[in-house]
Parts: sequence; structure tokens; C-alpha cells
Amino acid sequence: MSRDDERPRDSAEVPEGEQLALIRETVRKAKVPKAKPRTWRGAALAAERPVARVLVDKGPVHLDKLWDYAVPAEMDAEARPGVRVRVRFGAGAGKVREGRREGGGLLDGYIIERVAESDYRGPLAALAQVVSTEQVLGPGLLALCRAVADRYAGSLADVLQLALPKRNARAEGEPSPPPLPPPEPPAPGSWARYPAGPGFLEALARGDRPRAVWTALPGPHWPREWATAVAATLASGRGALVVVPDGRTAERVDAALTEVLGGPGRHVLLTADLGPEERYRRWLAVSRGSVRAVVGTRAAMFAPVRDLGLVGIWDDGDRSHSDDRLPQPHARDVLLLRAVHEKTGFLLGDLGRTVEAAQLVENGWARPLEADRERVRAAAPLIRTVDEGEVARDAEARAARLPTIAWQTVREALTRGPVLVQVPRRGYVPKLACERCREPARCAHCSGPLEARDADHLVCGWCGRDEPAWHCRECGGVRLRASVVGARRTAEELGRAFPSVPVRTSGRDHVLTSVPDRPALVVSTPGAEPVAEGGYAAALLLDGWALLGRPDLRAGEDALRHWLEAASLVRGHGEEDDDGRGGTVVIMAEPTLRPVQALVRWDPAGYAARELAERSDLGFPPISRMAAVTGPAEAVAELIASTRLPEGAETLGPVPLPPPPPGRPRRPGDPPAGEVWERALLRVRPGQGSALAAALKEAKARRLARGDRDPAVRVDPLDIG
DNA sequence: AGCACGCCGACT
DNA sequence: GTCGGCGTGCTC
Repeated sequence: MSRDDERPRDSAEVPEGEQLALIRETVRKAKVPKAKPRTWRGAALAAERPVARVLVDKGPVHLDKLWDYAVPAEMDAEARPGVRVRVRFGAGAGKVREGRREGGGLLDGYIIERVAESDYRGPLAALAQVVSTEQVLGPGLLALCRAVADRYAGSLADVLQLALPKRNARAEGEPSPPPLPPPEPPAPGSWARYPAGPGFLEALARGDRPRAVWTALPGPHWPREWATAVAATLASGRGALVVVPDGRTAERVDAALTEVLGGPGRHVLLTADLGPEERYRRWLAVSRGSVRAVVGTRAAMFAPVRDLGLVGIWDDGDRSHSDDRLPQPHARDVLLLRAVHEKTGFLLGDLGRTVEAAQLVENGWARPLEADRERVRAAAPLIRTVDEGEVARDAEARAARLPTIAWQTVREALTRGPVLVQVPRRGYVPKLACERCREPARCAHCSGPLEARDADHLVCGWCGRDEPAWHCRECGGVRLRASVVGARRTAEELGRAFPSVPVRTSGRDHVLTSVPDRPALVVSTPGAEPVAEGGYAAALLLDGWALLGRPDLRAGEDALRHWLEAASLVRGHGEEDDDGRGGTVVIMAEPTLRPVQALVRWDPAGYAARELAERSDLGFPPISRMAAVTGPAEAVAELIASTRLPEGAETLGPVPLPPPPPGRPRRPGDPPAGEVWERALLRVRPGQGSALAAALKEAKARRLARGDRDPAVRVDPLDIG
């Protein structure tokens, strides 16, 4: 094939020397052992589709732009879409002196597609190297990553960094095991406790795509129920993917899968703490189609499961479902995108219910999958509330810091088994709330959270307006309080009061997985509660104030979620133990508060539905959609000014960003030490979320990237006060 | 991000 | 005249 046929278009504009070279000189890294020719200058190009469109993975230039490179004939077979490549990328390469200059440094990238011609008006450099022939970025995964990038106004390159594991040559060199045949459809087991449960499994097993929001009954059965749903999907010949908040939970579901599937060959656990090599080995097994069921933490949401039939997420209200690297996609949303794009079933399981889940039910996209009231009552422990106000008035209780009823419950329960004591995490400091009804103090203008700038001076954390005359929307109260609970001290005192009983603690630093079925006081922070074999005899929830007093939009929802999680580990009220008594939960919180009521009635769905309606009225997410723009003041103002916002969009703020807590590692959106950044919130009407994301992405693409100086854009921010 | 080009002021 | 400040823009 003649070289002239392969000449890039517009080569007339190229300096003479370069024109003769056809493609710029490129040199392979010397350290690569079995080097092919060290230069591709003058080499023949691939006969078919000699142009590779490459997404450059590192460097600040990406902005979703693809770069065209020439494919030398020797690389033709290997340079397939989806493989990792190295390319020369550098400034000033357009002008070549003496034909002797090398381009910039070698960068990693992925071939997105092969095409016959380039739009680039200039000489194409050749691919420097095909790193491996493994097709890591298949068409399905690429489409998903593009959709996620669009959804979050982020770049494709950023999303690819979240979706693709680091390459490991050793793991890649090994063959993956051959796939096992689909299993038989599983028996419904404890799914039979839900009227719609067996039907859901049958639909999965026959290849349908049912979608459900599952409110799991309290107790130890849900890991097995996940495994059964996955097995049913596998039985249809399709794959399944379940994302859970943490490694501990992933291991529980993994163990259940091993039981239900009768062995380890049909599923994998994908978590960060496997280490890079093993993680890549398992990821490859999924990508190559030898394993079709995956359970894992958030990075697993991108796992390229073949012929996906079910995506699932457990406990979607947990913060760890949101990645902290930009664009911070949330596992729930990524799995929703997958369910739609890949036409799969969808199962969102939770002991409680988030507003987002309530919205899926409300708009009819997913069906509720719930047990009958009677069964819920039997499976849940008895909940007793203790009004803190009452405690304050009761002199004896004040001295002891715990009311009589709590003492009695603990003393009695300790004769029958372990007792769980939930205490607030350090650093959960409540902000401002109505003294009378505990409703968080909100701005009259935009409903943002009020903060005390100094004594008697309230400022809105969203729009920055002063609030000179606050009064409570709920009850009309005019006094505020910021309260701190001495729950940790209470827990210590409990330990001293029962000296013969061992005290175990579980928290951020050392999380216990389980405790034996023996009397013990188990003190834990929310989310770190060990499972008690046989269930706790009782639980004491001491963190009501700390959880509810936060000004966060989700304070009530989070509090209820944490309480349900702890209470679900307690023996059911109607599930009698050997002594004929069920479990009891005592919660120290104002009994008229809605999250407390929801716990007492064990009605998370009702709570979420009401919360959703209220947020809709107040213009809060997820009905209205928001995006946060964070960065240096001028950069924030500039980006917002150049964004073609959808009709009816509001800009709240900007306000100075509170500095990140010392000690926390820096995250995207955090100002560098010593700098003050600002944050503005953009709010759009229902249905305008994707228009907002598109407008922001377009504005970002239009301005020149300046790295550090660029504002961070966060769609659907979680921490908006 | 790098890195080169380019359009201003101070120097041998 | 030339050296070099860093502001602007490009990298297939």
C-alpha cells in the first residue's frame, strides 16, 4: 500500500520535513524489553481505519476531547477499541526543528474507536505503544461512563478513573477460569415473608426485569435474601451486581452467595481491601465473562458484568455510596442508569427508606416490596421512648444521667443476652434548632440552614443572608439551642454500674463484626454495630440529640436510618426467646418528633413519603435538583456567569466555605491550606436536573482548564447544610 | 500540566 | 540592538 494513500489530510500545511516523515517521530520507552522498532517514523500505517481516537487518561487537558493518532501497521491487530495505549502528548510538537524534536511525554490512554480519517488538520503522531491487548473498556462500559459523566457534569476521563481498576500485568497474564453453567432457580426461602417476594424472584429467574424498592424486615435474613435474588437472576442465564456500603457488609453477602450457589465459582467479591492485584484479577474474570455475579463496594458499580439482569443496592442512604473523587457519582444513580441502559431488573434494599427511594416508588418506576404490618411488628423489637425533657425534670434520673426505665431495661436484658448501646460519633456536633420543638433553624428566604456567626447574629449557610428575626416554622418558637449530649459518659457510667458484665466497644478505629450470645454491654457508634448471634436482648439509643440536631437536610432521615440499623439487630418483639420475651429498644429522644415516631411504629416508608412531600414544598432535593460550585471566589462567579442556566434556575450564594476540619485528608472541592473559597448552589425546578448538568458541563468545556483554579462542580451535593 | 511563542521593559 | 519577564494558547 502506497504511503501517499495514507497521508493525513491537509498535509500541505505541514513543514517540509514533517511532510516527508508522514507521522511524527515517536520513540518507545527504552525499558520495554522486547522492543519493536524504536521509531515509527516513516512506518507504514494500518491498511484499514488507520486512525485511533484516544482518550488521554492523565493530564489536565481531557475535557472529554478525543485525540487522533496514527496506527502503524504493526499495531493494527492489537490497537482495538477499548485497549490501553501510551501516546506522546506535549506542547509545541506541531513545529519540528531539524525533524529532530521529540514530542512531549508518554501518557496513558484508551482507544475509544478506530476510524478511517481524522478531522485534525495537521500531522498525526503515531500510537507509541499498545500497553496490552486486554479490551478493558468495552462498548457497554464506555456508554455507561459517558452517561455518568453527563449526569454529573464531569469529564469522561474522571469517570474512567473510577470505573477501571489499575492494570496489573501478572493478573492480566493469567487465564480466567471457565464459566460455570447457570444454577437452578433457588427456593424463595425467607423471601416468602414478603407477599411480593416469590413473584419478584420468579420474574428474575424467567428473564424479566422487575424493579422494586425493598423494605427489609429487621433481623439477620437480608444477606441471604440478596444472595437468593442474585441466584434467581443467574438462573435466567444473566448476570447480577449488588453494591453495598462497606467491606464488612460485602463479605456477609458474599458468604451468603457461597451458601446459596453451593460454592465460590459463580460469584466474586470486589472490594478495595483485596489489594490491586487480586482486585484486577477478579475484575478481569468479570470482564472476560467467566463470572457473572458481583457483590462489592461502590467501585463495583461499574463492574462490566456480561448480560446484566439485575442491579442491586443495599442501604442507599449510607454516605459511602457516594465516591469522594470527582465527579462523585452516587451508586444509586449509577445503578439506575445501568438498569435503564442495560435493560435490567433493579432492587434497592434498605431497612429504612431514603427520600430518593420514596421518589422511585412515588413516580411508579419501582414497586414497593414490603412485608405485612403484622409481620413487621413481630420482627421488630418493642420501642420505648424516653423524653429528654422528662429526664431533666426527674432529679434522680438527672443524677444518674439515665431514667429509671432505661436502667430497668438494661438490667433485665443483661440476664438474657448482650445489650447494644448506640452513642454518637465524635464530631457530630449539633447546630441550631428550635428550643421548643427541635426543628432545625432554617432561612426564611431559601430554607438553608442557619448558622450562628457570633452571638445573636444568624446567617444562612446557603445564601448568606442575615436572619435578624428568626422564628420556628413548625411551632412558632423564637428561642434556639445548640446542644451536646454526654452520651459517651453515660455509656461509661453504664459499664461501671454493671461491673460483672464485659464491655465491648466498636467504632471507627476498630469495628467488631459480631459478638457472642452472652451478656455484655456493646458500645458502638452508628454504622459500626456488631451483629449479635441470636440478636441483642435490648438496645439503648443515646444519640437522639446529636443525630437530630444537625442542620443537615438529611438529619431526620439519617437518624432514623441509624436507629433502624441498631434496632434491627435486637430480637423481634414477637420472636420470643427461651425466656418467652422479645427484645426492647429504649431511645432517648423527644417522642413527638417525626423520626422518633417512625421508629416507634417501624414505618420508614411512611416517614420517607412525608419527607418527600415536604421537601417538594420547600424546593429541596431530590425533587428540585441542585448543583454546588466551589472554588476561588472569582472562578465561581465566572463559571456561573458563563453557564446558560435553564429557565427558572436560582443561584443561592455564593457564601464563604467553612474550612475543612483539620486532619481530614484534602478532598476535591476543599480549598488549599490558608485559602478561603466560596460555594454557590444552583437550584432548578423538577425535571431540569439534566439540563442543569448539561449547561454546567458546557460552560466548563468552554473555559480553559486552569487546574487548581478551576471551580469544582458537584451535582446533587450531599452536604448542602 | 508543561512548554513554546510573543509582546513588553532593562541591559551589555 | 538583545535578554528575559510571564501572559496566552496549544498539545493529535
